[in-house]
Amino acid sequence: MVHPLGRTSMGRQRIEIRRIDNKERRQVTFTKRRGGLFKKASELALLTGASVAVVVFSPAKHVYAFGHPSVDAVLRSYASVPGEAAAVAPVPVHGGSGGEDVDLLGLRLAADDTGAQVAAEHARMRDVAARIVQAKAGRRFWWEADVDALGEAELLEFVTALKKLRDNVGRHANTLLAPQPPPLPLQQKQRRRR
Amino acid sequence: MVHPLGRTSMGRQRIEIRRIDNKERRQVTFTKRRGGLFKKASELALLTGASVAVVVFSPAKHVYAFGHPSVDAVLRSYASVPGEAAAVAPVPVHGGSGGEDVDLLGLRLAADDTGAQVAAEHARMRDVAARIVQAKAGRRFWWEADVDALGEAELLEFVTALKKLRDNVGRHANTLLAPQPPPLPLQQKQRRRR
DNA sequence: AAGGCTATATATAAAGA
DNA sequence: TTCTTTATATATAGCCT
Repeated sequence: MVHPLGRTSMGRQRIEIRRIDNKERRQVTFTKRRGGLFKKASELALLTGASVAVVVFSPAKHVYAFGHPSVDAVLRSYASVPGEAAAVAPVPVHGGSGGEDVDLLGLRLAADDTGAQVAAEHARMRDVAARIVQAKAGRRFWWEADVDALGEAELLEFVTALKKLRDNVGRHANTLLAPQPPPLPLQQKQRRRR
Repeated sequence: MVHPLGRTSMGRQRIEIRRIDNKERRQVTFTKRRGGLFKKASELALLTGASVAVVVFSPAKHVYAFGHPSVDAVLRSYASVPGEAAAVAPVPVHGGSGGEDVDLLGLRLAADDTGAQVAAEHARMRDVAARIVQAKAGRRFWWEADVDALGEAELLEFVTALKKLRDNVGRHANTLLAPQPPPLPLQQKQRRRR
């Protein structure tokens, strides 16, 4: 309804882009802006045909994600990008010594899209052994290999590599997310229109 | 300068949210909106303390990413989220039979953050063997295990699991990104202010 | 914690430099 | 192509319900 006199609202106010102190208002802003972000992501994909993936952890550590054509498809592609793959895998150690207590080793399926030029790619990865060696020496994509083609020996090498990886991960308590398996809200948003 | 008479611009026009046909316009829109999307993501993170990761592949398949505190940190967390991890790993096959030709097996380092309640977590994953079995039977996180603790036997089991994974991936030529190692533009955007 | 509402801050489609 | 300039479409902060 209409208000006979005077402004009925102060309208949108300008705010500083820095942490909102008030907890509830921070939550409200989170919800509103998360929606807006997903909408923008969706529009970008639709308008330009771009692939987009957005992953958000709320202040309460709940997960929200949007992706076109899908979050996983985009992240898989991302993982297969040279520079990025390297960035994700080797995780530099800043602590030091080694792994005394048991830590998880998280592995994640990444690339291998059966695209048109996969055939061409095949050539350069024909020799798995060479690949592993090359990989151990260098940095990226060493973990790519045709497991079937590996013999017991290479297989061991492979596992060794995995262990090494585990060690490298070691301790970097900088991350934000604390593992919370049981009560997981999780909500995959996959589409939005107007 | 000013235009003596009449509108000097038609101003922003309303557009339908569907693929822009004109190639150059599409490119311009992509650039503008990508910037906007990253800015929004940045503000969301700053205002609410949320963790955000945005990965975008341009129509030309160039990669652009934004993340707070970092793309990798967020994606690692994402990978460790039960529901999501499962979604990424098992990739349902729609084709059918098996894997006759060689495909890559992409593995990706994922979780294990040394958070505060890791200790509590430790309990439930004390017995690695049990974990593997349990995993093989069920669906998610079967690939999590302390490699060091595995004996030859379990080790083989582990690899078998990996092969299975490879098979599951099999054929799903739906992805968008065609592998293009050499000429990769890549640009990590990590910050934005105004 | 979710939805409206209003008034305003922002994002951007077009066109020009 | 990439950066301005307009003029207008959208996103949202503060308030209410």
